Amino acid sequence: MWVEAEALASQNIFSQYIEKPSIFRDKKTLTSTFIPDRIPHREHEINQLSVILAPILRGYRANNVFLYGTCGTGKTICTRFVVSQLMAACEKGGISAKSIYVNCKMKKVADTEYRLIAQLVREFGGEVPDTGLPTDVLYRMFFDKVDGSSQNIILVLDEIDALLRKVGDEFLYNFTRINDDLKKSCINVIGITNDLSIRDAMDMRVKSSLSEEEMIFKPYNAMQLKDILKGRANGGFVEGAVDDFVLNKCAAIAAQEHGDARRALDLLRVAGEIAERNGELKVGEEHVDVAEAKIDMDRITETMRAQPKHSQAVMFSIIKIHDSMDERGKEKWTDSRLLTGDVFAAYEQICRQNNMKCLTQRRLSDLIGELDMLGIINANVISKGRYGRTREISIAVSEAILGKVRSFLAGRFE
DNA sequence: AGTCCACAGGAAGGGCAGGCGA
DNA sequence: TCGCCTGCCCTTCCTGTGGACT
Repeated sequence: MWVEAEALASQNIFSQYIEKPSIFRDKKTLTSTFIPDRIPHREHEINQLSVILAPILRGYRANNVFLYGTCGTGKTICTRFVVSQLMAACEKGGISAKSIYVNCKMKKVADTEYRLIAQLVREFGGEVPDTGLPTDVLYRMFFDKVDGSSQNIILVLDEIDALLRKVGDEFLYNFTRINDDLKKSCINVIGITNDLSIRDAMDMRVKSSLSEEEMIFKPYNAMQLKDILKGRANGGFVEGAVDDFVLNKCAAIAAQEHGDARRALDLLRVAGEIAERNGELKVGEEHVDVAEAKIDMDRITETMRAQPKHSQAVMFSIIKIHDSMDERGKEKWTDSRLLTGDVFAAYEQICRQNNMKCLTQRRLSDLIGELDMLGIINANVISKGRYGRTREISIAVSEAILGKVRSFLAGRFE
């Protein structure tokens, strides 16, 4: 016993990890935030965007541009690539320019008008409290900072649809008007969105001045995805660690899900991590299968953990009804379907058992909508004729994932 | 054709916490 | 300290909805 302990003590617990050969060469290459030297199958879009932004190199303002396309179609990476090239060219040519990238979906950072402007002021070194200032004061601070910098500003607003849905398009109108008053600087806005329909929701004034140029990014097909993965795998894995059939599988899965390159990369990277943990020197198809399940499970369980208590209670009510429907052959409930009224009744019971103040049915309705948006449940509005209009709710995740969520929530509410 | 149900979902506003300037 | 500003979470009130029922 002592001998073993001594042996262990003489050896660092991580030495095994350090000594073991890794199948990764440079794992960063396999992340969606990495910007490679070449972006395959987006040459046309890159060219188009650089033509739009080129006037900046002559000190002029470029047209504002809106980029549309579903998740993982290369909008962000192409923008980052073009902007970084533009910045390098500006530096070389002695042109004063600054790029700012903001993800409008980032919680507590830029998900409201106030936070977005505050974040922009901070980009210029200004100090702004998290709350408390009137918005017009904030706009004035931003204006002064921008004009004082005497620069051509390239403002990239990623996932702008999230903010538009939340606060409306008034803030975009302010951005478009700000250029009229700036004397020494100008702002070029690049808006990126996953949602094409957001265009219709925008005010005409905003639409005409902000969408001076529009670009649509089409989803990748399986062959293109495989090409992208191949390029990344060459840099990310050691030679011989990934075979073509593994790339094919990752590409095929991602192609089925709207040609999402981000998803393909995640699958490949996580499959590599699983293979390495198993002490293997090659990624196999079975690792991709495990990776697929793991990515889904991690996403759902992490999302559920991050939800407020009442949202968790609503989810637990849904799971409880779902379970009892299975047990009792769907007899107990008013209908064979899981409806809002049933969820509210179960939720009230859980609140009572846990000494929680019950939220109203109106609020519960919103929470159900949020869980639907997160992809954890499906909630469709249906009409049951004279028995009213309600939501039909079903669980949208696999039994394995549901098991994890169930045990986490049971620990909180039972 | 009109009635009715059980909600959906929009609008308005309350209450709270946190921050600022006078 | 006080009034005013913000975001956030929530309630209350209200209108709208669509199909079964009468």
